[in-house]
Amino acid sequence: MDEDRNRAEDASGSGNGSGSGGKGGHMQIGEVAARTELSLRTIRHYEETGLVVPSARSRGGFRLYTERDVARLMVVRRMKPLGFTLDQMRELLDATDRLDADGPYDDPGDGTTGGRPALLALVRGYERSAAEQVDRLRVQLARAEEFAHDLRTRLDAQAGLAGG
Amino acid sequence: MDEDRNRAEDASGSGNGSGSGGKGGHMQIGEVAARTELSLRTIRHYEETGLVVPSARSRGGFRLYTERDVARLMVVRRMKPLGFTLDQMRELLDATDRLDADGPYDDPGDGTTGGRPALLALVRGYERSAAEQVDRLRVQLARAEEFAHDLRTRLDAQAGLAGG
DNA sequence: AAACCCTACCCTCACGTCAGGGTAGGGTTC
DNA sequence: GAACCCTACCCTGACGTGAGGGTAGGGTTT
Repeated sequence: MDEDRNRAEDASGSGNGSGSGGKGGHMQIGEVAARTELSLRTIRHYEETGLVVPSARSRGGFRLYTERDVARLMVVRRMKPLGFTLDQMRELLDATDRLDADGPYDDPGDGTTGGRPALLALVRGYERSAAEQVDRLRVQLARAEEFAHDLRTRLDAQAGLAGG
Repeated sequence: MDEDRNRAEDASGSGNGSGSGGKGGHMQIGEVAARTELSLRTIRHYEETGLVVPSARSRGGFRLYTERDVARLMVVRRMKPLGFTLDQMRELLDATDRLDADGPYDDPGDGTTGGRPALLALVRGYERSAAEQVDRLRVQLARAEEFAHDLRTRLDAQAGLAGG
């Protein structure tokens, strides 16, 4: 019922002796949530959209995540503030995965996503818009600071009126 | 049809000699959009939620904004990155408006929102969470920069492989 | 008549929240 | 030692929300 109330906070999976199978293999969603600081709902949502799909499921259907999965989630967490959609993140993650996997070898390509040049172009595009978004974030931060400062100043003035 | 396509960019209202009635009085939404860099839809949405209601309407129903309205929109634009809801912004704006309006005089209060002390407490609360949100923004910016940097580094590595 | 505006409505995205049910693993009772 | 229970954790829908975007169809201003 109210289990999702105790979201990432409580769900560290260290309650009883179970430990969900040991860190070496895979962990279940609660531990992942604790480590990534993402909510259970968010992590499940990322699976729904195909962004981060757990490497395995238990017989009972529990999501089982590997360290790689967690790493991917961490990447997503970093990307989030850049304002990409989940679909875009998926595209980018898949592209970099393939680049890393194929490594220095010549990419045979499977016809579905284009070869190395196409992947590189795609990633470069994302790099550009990432840089732009960082700039925008900086502007927003500046505006926010400006606002916070204004607010403080006004409060001080009002306090002065009240105190004097 | 595609009127919202030419959002803030095109709708500067300075095309013909009209100027929508002279800047001294009030301007209509297109000019406001141009000046605030907010979309028409956004400005209308702010009215729907009671956040920034235009001071007047033309006989035909056009929204007419004053400089004060525009100033209020600018404040909203600054607050946006802090992640407040529109309702919260409205509450805060109304509170500061009242504080400014009542100025140094003793506030008689109208019983609906509490007197000066209540208003001040409210604004102080917002100031605190504004400061917190600024911190969060900084964290996000840091993460985003980290990500952008990673991406660049990876791309360089890939380019090296391709070029070598 | 061109440029601008209006309302009303539906759409999107990234989750939050609610409701009901299943699993994992251990303890208790007979 | 089998049946039962307990707690903590997990699951799948389905609906709600916040902040707008977009479109349709029509009115207004100049």
